[in-house]
Amino acid sequence: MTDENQHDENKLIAQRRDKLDAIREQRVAYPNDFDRKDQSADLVEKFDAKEKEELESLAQQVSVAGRIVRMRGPFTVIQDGGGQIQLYINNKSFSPEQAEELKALDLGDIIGVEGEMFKTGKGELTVRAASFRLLSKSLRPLPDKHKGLTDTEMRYRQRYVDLIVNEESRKVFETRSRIVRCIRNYFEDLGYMEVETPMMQVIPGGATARPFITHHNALDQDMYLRVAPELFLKRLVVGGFEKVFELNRNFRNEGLSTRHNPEFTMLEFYQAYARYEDLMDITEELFRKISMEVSASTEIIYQGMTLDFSKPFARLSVRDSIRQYCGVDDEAAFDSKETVVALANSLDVHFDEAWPKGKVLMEIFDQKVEDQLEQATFITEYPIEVSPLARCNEDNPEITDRFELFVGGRELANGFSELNDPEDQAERFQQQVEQKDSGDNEAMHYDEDYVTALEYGMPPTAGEGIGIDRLVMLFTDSSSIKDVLLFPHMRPQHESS
RNA sequence: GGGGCGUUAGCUCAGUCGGUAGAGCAGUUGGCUUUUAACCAAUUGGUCGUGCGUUCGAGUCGCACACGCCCCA
Repeated sequence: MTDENQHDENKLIAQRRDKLDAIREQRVAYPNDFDRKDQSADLVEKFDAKEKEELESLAQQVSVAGRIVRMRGPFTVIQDGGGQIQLYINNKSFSPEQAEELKALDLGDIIGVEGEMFKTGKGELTVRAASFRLLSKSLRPLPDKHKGLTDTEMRYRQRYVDLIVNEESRKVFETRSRIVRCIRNYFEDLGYMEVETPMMQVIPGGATARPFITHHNALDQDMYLRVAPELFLKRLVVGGFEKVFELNRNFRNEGLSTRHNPEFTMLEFYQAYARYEDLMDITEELFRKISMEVSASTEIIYQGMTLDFSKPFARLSVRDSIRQYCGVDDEAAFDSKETVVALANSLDVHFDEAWPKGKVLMEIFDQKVEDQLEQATFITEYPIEVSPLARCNEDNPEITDRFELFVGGRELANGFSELNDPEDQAERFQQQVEQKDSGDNEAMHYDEDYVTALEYGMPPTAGEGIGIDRLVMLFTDSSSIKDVLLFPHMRPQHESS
């Protein structure tokens, strides 16, 4: 690998390596003693508004450091953590040796500069370099200075390069960080406690999804990467932590797409003595807060759609949403499996005849309604067949006290009043095991300890999960999950031979 | 899993009907030195994703594969 790389190395890299060799002969090539005192963003904030003459009279001494991103004759622009600032480095004001070093600087090098603030004839805030030092030689040329790095594959595989040259990309991840902080603050303000529960589990549970399997050598035991933290968080509610949340990674062994990465981030929160309706209120408020944080408005634009979070979100049952969005007038269409199957056929929905009524109903929703739910909409009254952990509705045993939130045609949240009846839970696990035995590798395992926990008594509780990656996609107007993951999963580029 | 599109210099992209590979930026050399996609002159740089095939001749046509993007399931 190393040998091959050295042979493959192109001329541009070889030239820079020669420059580095020359530096090594004279001094420490990667010094660590430059005292950076100022950052570009602070300097712009403090001095950009000042007039040329005023700034000159201040004779403000600064020391800045960063990566060279532009060179225009004696003008060099460096980029640091918060922005960019122009330097004026005139080779005529340095010794011949230093002038040579200056000439050897390349785009991408990281330098430190000390000097005085001033404004150029064109009014650009600039540091007049009294001294400069190369702090870290860049051996690889940067992408085109105007077009940046546009190749999506390289942007994902070499995110560090993307982040150097594409400001929009940096902004997406800064926004992501702000959203996550906003969520943490919100739940802490509501009196929630943040917790961490196992990611490596002996019995994976909490969602119908295929897990990754790994192995613990010392215990000689297979373990699973979690598909959800749900069952552990509810154990904590049993233990007396009445408001808990976890914001962390889940792992699901399924295909990749613009909406799926094998590892993804999920917020789950549980509150004792709450109902699913309470969670809908909490969720609405959270979306407004995030929207204000990100765009200083309750309105955002996602893929051309203007989404407004200011008004109360629409709340519709699965049935009513199908009636409304598919133009179904006949109430009797939902009465029995036969009528629902007929409805699916009439709407040209593909499904499996063996499925129970509720699953066919949800297939109609998935194929015909979901895409159309642009403005934030809570869908309620989910069939029991597709909700193995949700509390059954007291008035209608076919449905559960559950909702999902859709925004921009996509599912963003799933919440429900929790099933806390241990005997009911045991039966539902048993059904999942039967499905697993008959070949469904997404079905849940039987978690005996979880049933035991419920047997100690879990207070009436409501819980919800929100997919953070999709949420960030929404608020950063990103069409692919890979755009909001710093290091999305990619297939290996080359076959190892 | 199926279909479509893409892969050419470090980056961004052209490449006509099959006839020995082009530009801009970056780089190199020199000039200029309060510029703004800085400018002027000269100049280097290619496994055309990989493999097989058709052909006198393939970046270009065909087949297979790899990776990516989009759509569908």
